[in-house]
Amino acid sequence: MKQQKRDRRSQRTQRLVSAAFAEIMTEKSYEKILVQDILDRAGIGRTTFYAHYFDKEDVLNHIVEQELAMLTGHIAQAAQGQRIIPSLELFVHAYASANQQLRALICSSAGKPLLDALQAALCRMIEPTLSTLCTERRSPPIPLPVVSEYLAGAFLTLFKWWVTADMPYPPEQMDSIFQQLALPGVWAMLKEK
Amino acid sequence: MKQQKRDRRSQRTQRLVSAAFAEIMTEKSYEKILVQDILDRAGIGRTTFYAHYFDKEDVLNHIVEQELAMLTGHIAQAAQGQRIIPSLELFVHAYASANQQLRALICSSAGKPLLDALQAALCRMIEPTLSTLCTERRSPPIPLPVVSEYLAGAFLTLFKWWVTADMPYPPEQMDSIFQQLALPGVWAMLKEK
DNA sequence: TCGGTAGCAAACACGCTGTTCTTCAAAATG
DNA sequence: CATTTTGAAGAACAGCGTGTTTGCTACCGA
Repeated sequence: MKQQKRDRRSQRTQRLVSAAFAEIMTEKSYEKILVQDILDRAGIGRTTFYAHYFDKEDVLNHIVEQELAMLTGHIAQAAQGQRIIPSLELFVHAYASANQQLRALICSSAGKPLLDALQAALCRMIEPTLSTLCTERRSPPIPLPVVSEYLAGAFLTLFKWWVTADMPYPPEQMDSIFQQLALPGVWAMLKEK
Repeated sequence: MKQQKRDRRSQRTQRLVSAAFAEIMTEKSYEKILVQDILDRAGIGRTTFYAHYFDKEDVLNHIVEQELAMLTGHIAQAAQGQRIIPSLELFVHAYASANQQLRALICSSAGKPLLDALQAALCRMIEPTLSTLCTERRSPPIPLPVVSEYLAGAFLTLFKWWVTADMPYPPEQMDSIFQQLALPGVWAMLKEK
């Protein structure tokens, strides 16, 4: 339904709009962005815009989808099962791409959908791994969904802080910090009985 | 500046508006709430509303301030320095008050200001405690601001999940879970060296 | 050469906002 | 008890942003 408009039209306008939107988002908060701003910046007409998108929110969703796809893409590439959570890959990806778009998205309250989706994606990835680790030693003292939520959230907290603070440390160090802080609790839980 | 209107007018209207707003927020997302909705629900006139508030956002800020004051109030009551973070008090408070307002706020993207403020408040509380614990054993391997950010975020992640999931466990258990998962990493960091 | 496609500009109706003005009732004041 | 003062209601209004419609242009492929 929501895809119809986008899919069967030219790529050009989409690129222009995405670029313009990303640019504007680094300058003012999502709520204050007008459709007119996007038109001006992208250099396209009103009609064209509404031929591709339903409204401003549709553009945001588009961007979020893109960004999420990039992130989960990098997650998938990482050999699974090795570590519980592919934290290093995510830190590295963000560091390498260094796009302001991601930063603006994470800071703004409009980025909540992205962060929520990431959290959910991480949880979906963590829980099975955790589950197999656990059946070997049976009966977890803490419900597994809670543990995955914690792990995903702990990672995202550090990730958010790091991106917001303009990535003051290299990705390797951030990964190491995450491992040191967040994982001992999980190991301890798995060991006891 | 922003306070002028609110402070010098009657309390009655504020109560009506707050109640109406909290009610509506459990029914539709913040973005979709119209001023007219508030007027209808609160049973007040347009003129009266704008005599007290600048706009819809002003109401939201008002509510956020209230909620934040309640939470930080409960934090302050907790004897400080005992534990690094007064997690139990926060779980208990949320459980006892059981207000839908808090839940709606946390779920909606409009609640980001509240969560950010809470995160900041927790950090401000954690860092000094952490700092004293650390000078005794000198030179932390991980920058302390990062550690406080992690701790506050790890707590809030669990808190958010718990509230969103309608508080399926008693506060004591949640506190215990938090202690088991999030703290070992911090102790380990403090011990080494 | 001609249909189809993608675009622009202008104009528009609509919905919501925030303001203004007029009226009214209930307090406060003497 | 009469009279100011105050807070609020209602209606009307201008302003702005949205999303749609219309008419026109340009390009592209058969």
